[in-house]
Amino acid sequence: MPVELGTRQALALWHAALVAGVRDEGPDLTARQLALLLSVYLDPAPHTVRGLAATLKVSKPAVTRALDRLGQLGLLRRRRDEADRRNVLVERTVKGSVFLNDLGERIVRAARELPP
Amino acid sequence: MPVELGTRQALALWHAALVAGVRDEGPDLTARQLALLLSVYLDPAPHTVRGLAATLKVSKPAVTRALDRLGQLGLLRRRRDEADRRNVLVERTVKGSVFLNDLGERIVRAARELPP
DNA sequence: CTAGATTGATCCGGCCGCGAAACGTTTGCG
DNA sequence: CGCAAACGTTTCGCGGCCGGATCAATCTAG
Repeated sequence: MPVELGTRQALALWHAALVAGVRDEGPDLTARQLALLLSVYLDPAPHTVRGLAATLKVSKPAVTRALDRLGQLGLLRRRRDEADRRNVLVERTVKGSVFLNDLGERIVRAARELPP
Repeated sequence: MPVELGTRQALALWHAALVAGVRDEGPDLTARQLALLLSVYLDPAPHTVRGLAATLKVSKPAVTRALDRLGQLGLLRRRRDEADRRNVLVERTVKGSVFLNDLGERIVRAARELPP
C-alpha cells in the first residue's frame, strides 16, 4: 500500500489534521516541540540535547526549553547518562506514546476522508 | 491512486515535513496561522473573520492577529465587503499561492521518501 | 429617526519562547 | 595534578501571542 500524494491532496491532508489539532486544543505544542518529540520517538536512541539541536538546526537553549515543556507535560523524560555524566539522555514515556498514537490516528482519519 | 496510510507512516510523514519546515525556517508560522491560511486557500469563499473564528474554534482577536501577520507577510489580503461594510473579506494572493505550493511539494517529497 | 444588534479592531495584563552570553559540572589530555 | 574542552542549564532583555473586555462603524427593525 504505497503512499502516493498530489500537492493538492498533501495540502488538504495538512489542513484537515491541522484544523483538527487547533480545534480540540490539546497541549498546544510549538512546531519545534512537536518535531523534537517525534524525533525522540521515531529516530533511533540515544538522544542528547546536542544531537537534537543538530538534527533540528536549533540552538541548545531552545532544546532545553522544549524538553522542560515536554517533560512537564509528561510526554518524555530526562535521565543523566551514568557513563558520561555530562550527557542527558532523553527517553520516551507511556503518556508520550499515547499522545503520538492519537496524533497519528488523527492524521490517518484525515487522510481517509480526503476528497478524491 | 488512493492514499492509504498506517499510523506509523502518518507520524513519519508528519515528522519529516515538520523537521524540514523547522530547519529552513521560512516565515515561522503558528499552527493557527497555518491552519487559517490553508482554510482561506482550500475552503470555498467568501471568508470573514467571524467565519474563520468559528471554523477554527478560536477567538476573534486571534483571527485578527493572524490576519495581521499573514497580511504583513503578503500571504493574503483584507478587503472591505462593499455590500455590507461591517464585513472583511479575506482573499488569496500570488505570494500565498506560491508559499502553499512549496509547502505541498515539501510534504509530497517527504511522503515519497517514507520508509516502506 | 432612533435603539439595538452585529462585525471587526483595539486595549490590557499576562505568559511563553527566542538567541546570545555567562555559568557550573564533568571529562579528557598533556 | 592542572587546564582546556564539552555538555547542558540558566540568565537576560525582547518580542509575539493569548483571551476577555471594550470600542467605533455599520446595518436593521420598529
